[in-house]
Amino acid sequence: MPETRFQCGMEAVLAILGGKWKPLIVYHLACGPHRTGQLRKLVTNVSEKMLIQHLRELTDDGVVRRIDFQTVPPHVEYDLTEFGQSLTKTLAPMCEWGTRHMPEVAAIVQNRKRASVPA
Amino acid sequence: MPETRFQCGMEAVLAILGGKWKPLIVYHLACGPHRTGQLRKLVTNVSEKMLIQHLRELTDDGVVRRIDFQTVPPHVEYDLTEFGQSLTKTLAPMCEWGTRHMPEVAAIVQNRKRASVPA
DNA sequence: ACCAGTACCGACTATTTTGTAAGTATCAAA
DNA sequence: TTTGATACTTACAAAATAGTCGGTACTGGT
Repeated sequence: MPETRFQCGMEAVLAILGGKWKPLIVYHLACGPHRTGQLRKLVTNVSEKMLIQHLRELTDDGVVRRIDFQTVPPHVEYDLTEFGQSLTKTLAPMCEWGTRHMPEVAAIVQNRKRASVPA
Repeated sequence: MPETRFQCGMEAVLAILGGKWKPLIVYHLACGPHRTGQLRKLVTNVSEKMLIQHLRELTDDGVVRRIDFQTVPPHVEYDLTEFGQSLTKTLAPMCEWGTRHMPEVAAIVQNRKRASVPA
C-alpha cells in the first residue's frame, strides 16, 4: 500500500520507460510495427529474454500492442498504441538533445570508464 | 574497450540521467541553487549516500556545479551548469507529458503492484 | 569536556535488474 | 525422424543499484 506518488512528471515517465531497453524498443516501434525477431536484431545486444520481458511489460502498461497472427509457426507483431505514440512525441525533443550532444556525452562516459578501470 | 555507441539520442540522455534520483535532483536544481541539506529534504526518501553519490556523478559529468564556500562547518551549494540547463529545457515536454498523464500512469503502476503481490 | 551540526566517506548488506542456458510447442522441409 | 524456424518460458547466476550504519573533521554552544 505505498501509494504511487510522483514528485514530478519525469518520475511518471520513468515508471513507464524505466528499463535498460525500453526506450530503444519504443524508439524502433515508432517507425511502425515489427515482429519479435526483427526487434531482436534492431535492438542490438538485447537478450531474447529481456526483449520479451520488456515487451510484455510495455504491453501490460498499454504502451505497446501485441498482435498475434495465431499461426504455426508463431507470427507476432508489436506496435505502439495511441498512448505509446503520445509518449514518443514528447520524447522526441529529448532524443534530439541526445543526438545533438552525443559526442559530448560519449566523451563524458568515456571519461567515467577510465576512472573506474585504472589498470 | 567497448566503445561508447548510442543507437539513439535517448540512450545518450539516459547515460547522463540514469539513476533513481538524478532526474529529481536536476528537476529541483532547475529552480536555482540549493545546499545539500535542502536537497535531502526536497528529494523525498533519498538516502544521504545516494544523494551525494548522484550529485558527485552529475558534477563529474558537467551537469551540476558544486560550490564549496570553504567554511567550517562546511557549506556547499549545487546548481546547474549551462550544459545541465540545456538538458532540463528539452526534458520539459517529457515532464509535461508525465504530469498530464500522471493519474493514468499511477493507475498502471498500481495495477502492476497487484499483479506481483498476489497474496 | 561533550554534544550537535555541517558535508562527506567507506565497509558491508539487501534488493533489483539483467544475463545465460536450457527447454516448451508446433509444423514444414529434408 | 531429425532439423530448423517461430515466440516464449523457466531456473539459475551475475551484475548493477540502493540502503544501513558507523566514522571523519571542524567548530560553536552548553
